[in-house]
Amino acid sequence: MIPVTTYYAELRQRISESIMKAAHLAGYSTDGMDVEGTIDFSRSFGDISSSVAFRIAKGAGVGAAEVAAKITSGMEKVAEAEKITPEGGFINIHLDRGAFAENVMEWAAGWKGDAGKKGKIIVEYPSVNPNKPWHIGHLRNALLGDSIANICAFNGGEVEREDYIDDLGLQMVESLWGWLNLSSSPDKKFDHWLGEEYVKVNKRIEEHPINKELSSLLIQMERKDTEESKLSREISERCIKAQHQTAFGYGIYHDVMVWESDLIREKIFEKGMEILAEKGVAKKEAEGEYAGCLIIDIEAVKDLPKELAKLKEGVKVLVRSDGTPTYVGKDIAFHMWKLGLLEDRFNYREFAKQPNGIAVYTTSEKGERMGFGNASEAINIVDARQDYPQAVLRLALSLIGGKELSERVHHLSYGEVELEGAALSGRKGTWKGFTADDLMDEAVKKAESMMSDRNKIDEKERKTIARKIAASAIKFEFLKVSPEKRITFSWGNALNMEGNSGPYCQYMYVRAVRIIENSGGKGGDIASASSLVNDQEFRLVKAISAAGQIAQKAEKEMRPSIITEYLNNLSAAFAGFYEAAPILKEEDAKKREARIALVHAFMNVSGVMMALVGIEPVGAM
RNA sequence: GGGCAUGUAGUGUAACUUGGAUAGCACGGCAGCUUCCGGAGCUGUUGGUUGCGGGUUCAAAUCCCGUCAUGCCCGCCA
Repeated sequence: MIPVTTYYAELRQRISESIMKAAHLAGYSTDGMDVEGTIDFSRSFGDISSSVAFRIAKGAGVGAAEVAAKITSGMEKVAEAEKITPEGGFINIHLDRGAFAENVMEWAAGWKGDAGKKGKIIVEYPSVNPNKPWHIGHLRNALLGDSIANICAFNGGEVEREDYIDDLGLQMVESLWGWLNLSSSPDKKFDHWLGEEYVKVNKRIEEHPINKELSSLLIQMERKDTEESKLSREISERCIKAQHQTAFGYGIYHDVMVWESDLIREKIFEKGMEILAEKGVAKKEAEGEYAGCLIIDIEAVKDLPKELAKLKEGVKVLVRSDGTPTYVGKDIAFHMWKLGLLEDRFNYREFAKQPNGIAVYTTSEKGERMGFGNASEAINIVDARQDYPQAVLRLALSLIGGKELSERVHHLSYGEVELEGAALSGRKGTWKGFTADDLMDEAVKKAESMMSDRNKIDEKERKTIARKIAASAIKFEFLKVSPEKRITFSWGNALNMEGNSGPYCQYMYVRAVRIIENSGGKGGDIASASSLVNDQEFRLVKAISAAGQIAQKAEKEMRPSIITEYLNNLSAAFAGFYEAAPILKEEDAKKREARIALVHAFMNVSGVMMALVGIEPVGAM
């Protein structure tokens, strides 16, 4: 039996049992049918309906209307059902609104999610190279990752938020070359400056190729204990400090940063490759095109996923013939570490104290053992262009430990953010004007200009609120689109603060806060909830009742858009509720108390849901 | 060449995984609503052959086949 954590789920289960009993009594079989899955809110036929009669009818060779009628007449009483009627083959349940409201309110008042019931989950995001500022594409990644981490934690996971720092390879050496050979010095936020230098280097390379220079510099940079490697680490760390200012401004935090150079230095990569070789998953080629390489022979694998079938020569290189690791090789070793297949040999030191009060640690040459990694599951927020290497990664894991192992790694693939058809390119610098910082600046400006002058708040508080509103607008806008869809960026959409938006949800929350404030602190009375029966009250109660399912579904499907969609519906239901009937001015004491309690319930559920997509409620706006 | 993803009112999207009744929401357009708990709001209205063509089914935006369009991926790059 699936654990029932919400009242609405429990109600559906009771309805389902009642239907099944009645079906059996009438001589129908429901074997293998997901009866509960056919039961949900109905828009205009009763309140809750089931289509199970159609399925039963098919097996029994009779009409659905007849089946529905027989089941309906034989159903045991469901406490909250006022009446149950068959209509056109559907079984429609008309709720006793008062009884339903009582149950929902009792549940909603204490809803807090599930603490610590599951294993450790590592969520990796956004893993931006340490030589440029976050642009709006990186931001989408970070927002998805942050939200998924929140959702997993809310549902009981022990979440570790990780950032992978790719400080080796071509990109980094180009930036290092620029540092050593271009004359300009930092005159703005360091990540922005470094990103622009990187663009200059690339322009230069197009005009005067410097391949030889770069490859000898690369060797020095990737060798440990050289001046070049130390300098590159210094530059990277400085860039990350600047990127962190961006992240913190959006309320995005991490627990640990894992550096690629440390993965190599601590021989975690080497150890991983050894294990692959021992298990026969990877082999060193003696001759032919891949002589000297460590490869995975994918052609030999049975049940190959379709997308991997066309791999060149059926081979994936993990270590090149010159002994250097490939990206895929490193990623496989990294995930072996994540899942506890490799000892945690990293040293860690505190990198920064984050504004949320939690320190973010970094792998480091000098430091202490800490015990990161070793998770039961890993969720990777990686864009759709990397579907292929992510599939190779899972394939490699399945070769090591079978399906059970590979299924512990999940890829949340998301579509690119583009600018009217053009891609955002770090190399070409098309990100200029479209950084996460630019976006926040514009959003804060707009939020400030919209703020009411009704509130007596000082300039500092005003700024804080504007930042929260700005962040909420941006987050909601990025998260409300399904991850797999590409986004064509537009300022108008990104700064949306009306209608289906973050600030709309915040605004409804503010209205609720104000009502509670004006109520003189009286808490409302859940015991009066049975009076919540008018259309608007019922609509809000129904919306609230769905919250538990929504939070679970969002995790299962790894889609924060499910939460934003819900928040919009919930907020609209609340808006309709307070527009339609007086709350504090209601004369009937029972109704008044019940409505105040409903406002509380809304605030609890809305507050929880906003937190899951990283939106902070404000007290005024 | 192969693979993956996307295609829904003027615009942006939800529902597709698990088929269910009248395709939901927002923006825009139009018409209203503030002596009353905050108008970033509310109410009404306008606008859809769900890319196209077949098939399966009592029932298709949803599943299957085909097709068109767009984007991405298929390296000893990351």
